[in-house]
Amino acid sequence: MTGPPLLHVDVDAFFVAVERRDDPGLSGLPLAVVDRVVSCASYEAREWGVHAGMRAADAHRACPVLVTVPSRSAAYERASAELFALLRSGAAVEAGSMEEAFLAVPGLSWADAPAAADRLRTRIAADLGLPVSVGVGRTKLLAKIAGRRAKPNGVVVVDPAAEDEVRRALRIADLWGVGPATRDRLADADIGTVADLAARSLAELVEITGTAMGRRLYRIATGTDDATIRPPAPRRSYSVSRTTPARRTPEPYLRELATELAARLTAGDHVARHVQLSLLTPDGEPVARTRLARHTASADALAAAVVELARELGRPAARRVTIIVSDLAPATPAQSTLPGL
DNA sequence: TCTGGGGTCCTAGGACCC
DNA sequence: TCTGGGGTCCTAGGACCC
Repeated sequence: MTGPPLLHVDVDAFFVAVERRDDPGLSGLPLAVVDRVVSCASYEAREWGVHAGMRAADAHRACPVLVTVPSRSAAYERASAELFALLRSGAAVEAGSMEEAFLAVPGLSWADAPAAADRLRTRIAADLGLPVSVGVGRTKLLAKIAGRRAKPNGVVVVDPAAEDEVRRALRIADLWGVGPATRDRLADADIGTVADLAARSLAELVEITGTAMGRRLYRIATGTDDATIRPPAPRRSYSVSRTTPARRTPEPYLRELATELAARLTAGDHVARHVQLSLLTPDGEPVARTRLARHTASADALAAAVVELARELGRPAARRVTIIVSDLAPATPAQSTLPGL
């Protein structure tokens, strides 16, 4: 009972690809898109050790010939919209991120999958000018792992006949959704690969990693992990997060951030009821306080709530400030017009 | 491992209700 | 008032992703 092939499409070095499409003079150069740190490095730059998250100064030190351009989020949003419009024209699509998607192509057979994946790759390059890699597998995990192996600019298929062997050989560190904390717990139990996982019972995995994670790992081990393409989920929150140079949380600064969030809420036609203020103390300790109130997108109301939360926390010095608004509702709810009224 | 910024989801404990 | 059990909601914090 082999399921149909799923495709995983991922743009290679997405921000860099968009910059090069808009300015071909940047092609072939070691290039980095820089926000406050490196947010995307070209493959040429990666060979010098430049990677996402690196401070710009460190990146230049690692690669003296590095070319940097500032981040242009609006351009990436547009490119993402173009990509998804193309993908949705021929498949059921689940977004993984703005540059990455899982696809189920109606009627696609395993025999045809490699050629179809390559045609898709070629078409995205021709129509959108974006280099992508495509992975094919029976589950989302397998398709994603195939896609990673296809980078850059290639196609890799995990054939169902070879699937068990591929899966069992996967290291825990390769698994999507398993980070350092879970990896350490598993390592303590002498579990380093999927084959090791498969030697354990569901109860043991739940004992080691908790209910939800244990169940996920068990499904991966038994090849019964997620193969469903889901419709887009509605947004659940907006957040703004800023490292504070002064290591303080003065009220005007909090009001500024709240105003920024309010503008985004309004642009998204949302109101929020839940406000959370999180601070990272100079020691790196996270502290948070939340408040439930009436739905709002008002900058004044959000600012007042955030300032009040900071007061409750005792206005500690902070290395980093994060404000999250959630519990969203539409700003302009559809009128429930009752017949006859 | 952290660096930065924007997200999602899970867990554990307490409050409260039946 | 306490005993027991179960459910839901809320809060703080953890883990993970790109």
